[in-house]
Amino acid sequence: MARAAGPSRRDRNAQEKQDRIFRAASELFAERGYSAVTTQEISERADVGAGTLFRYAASKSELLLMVFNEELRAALEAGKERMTRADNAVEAIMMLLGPAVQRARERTDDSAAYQRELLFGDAAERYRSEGLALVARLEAAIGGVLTGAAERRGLDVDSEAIRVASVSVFAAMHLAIARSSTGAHGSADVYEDLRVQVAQIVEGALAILPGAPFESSPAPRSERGTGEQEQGENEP
Amino acid sequence: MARAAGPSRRDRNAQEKQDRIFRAASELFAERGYSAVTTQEISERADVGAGTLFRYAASKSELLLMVFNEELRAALEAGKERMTRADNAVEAIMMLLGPAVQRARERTDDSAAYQRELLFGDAAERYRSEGLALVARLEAAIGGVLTGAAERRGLDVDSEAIRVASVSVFAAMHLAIARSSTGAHGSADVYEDLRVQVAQIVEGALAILPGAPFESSPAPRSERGTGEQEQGENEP
DNA sequence: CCAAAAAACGGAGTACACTCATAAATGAGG
DNA sequence: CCTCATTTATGAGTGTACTCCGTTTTTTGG
Repeated sequence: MARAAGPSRRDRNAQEKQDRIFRAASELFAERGYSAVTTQEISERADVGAGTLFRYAASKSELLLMVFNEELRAALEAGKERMTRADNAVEAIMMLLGPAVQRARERTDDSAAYQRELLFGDAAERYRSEGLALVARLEAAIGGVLTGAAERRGLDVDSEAIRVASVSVFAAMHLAIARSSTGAHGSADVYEDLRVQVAQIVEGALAILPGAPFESSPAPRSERGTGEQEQGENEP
Repeated sequence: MARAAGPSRRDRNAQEKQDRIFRAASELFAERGYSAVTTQEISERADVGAGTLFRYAASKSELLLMVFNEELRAALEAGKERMTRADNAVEAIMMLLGPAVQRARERTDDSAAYQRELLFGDAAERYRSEGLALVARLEAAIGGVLTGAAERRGLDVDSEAIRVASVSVFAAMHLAIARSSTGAHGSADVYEDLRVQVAQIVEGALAILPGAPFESSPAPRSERGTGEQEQGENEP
């Protein structure tokens, strides 16, 4: 069997193992949950040595990131799809977040673990930065919605303000997912809250944009520079 | 030596050990950082057996929560103090968050770990719920500022909206701390961003309050109920 | 086709958080 | 003061994520 300059045997082997590992991890997490699965089990099901596993993912949590990045990627696509059917900014963002939020409702614990590893895991590991790139794309999409809304209202688009608001929206979603798993706080449907949070952030971002109708009384931005000094020093 | 119905010997012993453990953990975390310290070291410095440690804190992360709860408590007091000197809502909230944010800048990694454990740790463990209670107090304080601002603008105070906005503010702070440790995202001073985020959230919360000047064009809240169905089902 | 070099593999070994069976300490009752 | 019951302390033991180095496989070069 001739091979037309394709990937070498080594590469093919690596790819196969990669696939087996991905499948094994994905299945086991789905069956029993991230925390209840051992790396031994994953390596066994993937039919590789216990040590080999760690040549393909630097840690157990990287395996989770590897698997759930794909989920997030898919959810993001689906969200972008749906988004087009919304008729205002808040709805558009909710549509965008919808599929990801829905996944989180179905697989509470593992989704929370994913959020945890995504934001708190060892930086500079492959799958983590992949995941962060997805988050960046999500935020960019949110930013797009906000930009559109601003333009429709005839406001000057300040990309910084919009970027920052997008981060807030992600932060709210992140916390909603975290809370739904640990029952933190006084409960109250966290996902209903999320809609309100998004509405507030959207409204606030647009209200503050230069050229907004009017910046109601107490100026939200103080005049004195970018203000670094009033955060810190405990000793006078 | 007579003893006037005070705590029993047992209680005193327990209290002493508790103190020694707290001090040992606090010192070691400060010296070398949470992740580099082993529970062995802590139990040795506290002069208790390795097993005893876990009678006073259910896990290593509970030790972190135990120690940093006090930091947060102090920061919160300091923040409430400073807050009174602010002349608008955004400044007040930044003052309130200031000390906690400052601590996070000084001890990036451990603060991030604290946030992680606080939000993602095992629910129903003592120090975690203590920490969550502090967060609730922080959010209540933020809510107080917002209520004041709303009243000063002559708006009807919707406590739900205000509660939810307070959660957003905490979410933004939480993520700012998480990011500053892992260098996630494109960087850009996360704490400068935080000020803008707070301004946007405050403005948005007030803008949406019933009785607000006018709810600019695309209605932030859709009319059709509380909207659960448009988040979910992937299959039609 | 063979030999040497390089890369990938794998399982025994390690470190560390946490548990558990046993021992020590304390308090209550006589 | 002594005995017994109950609570608390302890460190050897356990499970598990991860590492390390000898072995095997693959590639390269002649």
